[in-house]
Amino acid sequence: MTTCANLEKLSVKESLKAEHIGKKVKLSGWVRTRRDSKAGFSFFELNDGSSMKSVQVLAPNDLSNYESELLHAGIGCSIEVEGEVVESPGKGQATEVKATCIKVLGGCDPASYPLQKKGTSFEFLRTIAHLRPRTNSFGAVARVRNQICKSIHDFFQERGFIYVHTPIITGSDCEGAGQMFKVTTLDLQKPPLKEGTKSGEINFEEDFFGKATNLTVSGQLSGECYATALTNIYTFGPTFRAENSNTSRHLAEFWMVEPEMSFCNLEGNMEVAEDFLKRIFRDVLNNCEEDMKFFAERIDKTVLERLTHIVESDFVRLSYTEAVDKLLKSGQKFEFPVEWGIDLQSEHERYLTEQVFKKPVIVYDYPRGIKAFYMKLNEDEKTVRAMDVLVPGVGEIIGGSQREERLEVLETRMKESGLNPEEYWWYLDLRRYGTVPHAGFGLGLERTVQFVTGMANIRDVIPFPRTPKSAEF
RNA sequence: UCCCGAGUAGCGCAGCGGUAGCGCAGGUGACUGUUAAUCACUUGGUCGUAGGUUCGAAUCCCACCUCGGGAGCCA
Repeated sequence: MTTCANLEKLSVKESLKAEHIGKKVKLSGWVRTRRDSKAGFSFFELNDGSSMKSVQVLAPNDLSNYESELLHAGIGCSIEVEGEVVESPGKGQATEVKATCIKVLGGCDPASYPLQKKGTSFEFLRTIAHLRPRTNSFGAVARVRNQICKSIHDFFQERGFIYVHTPIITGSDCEGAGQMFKVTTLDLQKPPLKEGTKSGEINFEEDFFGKATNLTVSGQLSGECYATALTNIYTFGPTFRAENSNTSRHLAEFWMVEPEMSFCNLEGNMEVAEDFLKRIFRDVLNNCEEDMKFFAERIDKTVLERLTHIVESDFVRLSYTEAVDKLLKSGQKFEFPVEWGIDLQSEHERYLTEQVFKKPVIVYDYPRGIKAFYMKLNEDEKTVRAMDVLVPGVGEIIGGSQREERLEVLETRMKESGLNPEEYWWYLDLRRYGTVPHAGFGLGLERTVQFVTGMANIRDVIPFPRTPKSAEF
């Protein structure tokens, strides 16, 4: 059993910096590869996730466990290294660590270990989601995702927004955003039935909460409650959609940021949305240089210029009516013909943002018939104060609106949408007591990570994706 | 959910009616301040599952399952 002395601990990221040359340090991590030299030593590539790059550890053959352990420690093994950071005589790195002691903490059988030195497909890596963070790609995605989350909090915190935790389990049977997952503790084999009903309806009064409950599809309605007291708030947490969507842009469980601002109209909403996205992109460019270089080289060549371009340019703003006009006059043939009143299809959105403007586009003032009940009705009574931010490659990344603050109009709109205003008594109270103009939007975290990294499939930007027929890990 | 496409060794793929192949990974050996190291030899597969056609099916037909691309729904 090898034991090492107690030295200052250094991350792999730090050990790569020339300023540490001459220091005696301790490192730990996982072996990426081992290369042996007959000249009397072996090289270990050691990675601990602190950076894309691994550090080269030089293991001389006079280490006591060299023959017995180190020559058998390859990809996947966890090791602890003590040694000196030295200038590297080899090409490809400024520093390396000359080991005085290497302890193998956990072995790894190379014959059965699924990861290889050579690249494997993302499809295969999805089947080993528990091990894929050990690859360069998923390490980079995790670090960039972390930076984006930090920027989200920084942006709002610096502006005095209050972070509000809205519930994950909700009693609203519809929040205006798609199919929901049911939450119940009832016995699914023989659920209690309502008395006197022939059809055998389930009696949710006997359920845990005494009513039917679901996983939230949006924190917006709860967020509005806090915004109409604390002025500016944001929610940031998981949301759930039980839609049978099988695409590279949809998840059943995903994270969403939803700011809500009182005393704010649609223009203010659009300004915040634009500043917000630019802040995230700027932070990633400044703080994740190494990872972004990797994405530019291996995943999507355009990723750096795309982000830089967006940070430096103004978003295009055009009304839905103008957008339809532009599409009609484009001469472009679409699978779905354009006509005022229809919802814009993916192909239309992408044509606008990718072909016409080549930068983010904010489309606003959509027809009332295709948007949610809570969006403020314009004076023309045909359109609502909704806005979508469209970006090249991903399409819709933000959806938001100024909210309807007039009680009567909101009630009418609810009924139009087939909702029962009585069930939303608490939401309507916000309009009964001290109502104010307010607005907000939702940003899908995973789509943002996709856009920033250029990763083609949304299943590869969340650690453990939940999609139809898939929840293994 | 709909329309395409694909499921052959641990991974990436070829074979497309006549007794299963390549590259990488793994193993052994050689060589080397190496860096996706290189060279030689080598282990490994009831060809997604279940039916059918045929003397004979990885190959043709049917169903199902899973995965991928696109669409719808949306973030």
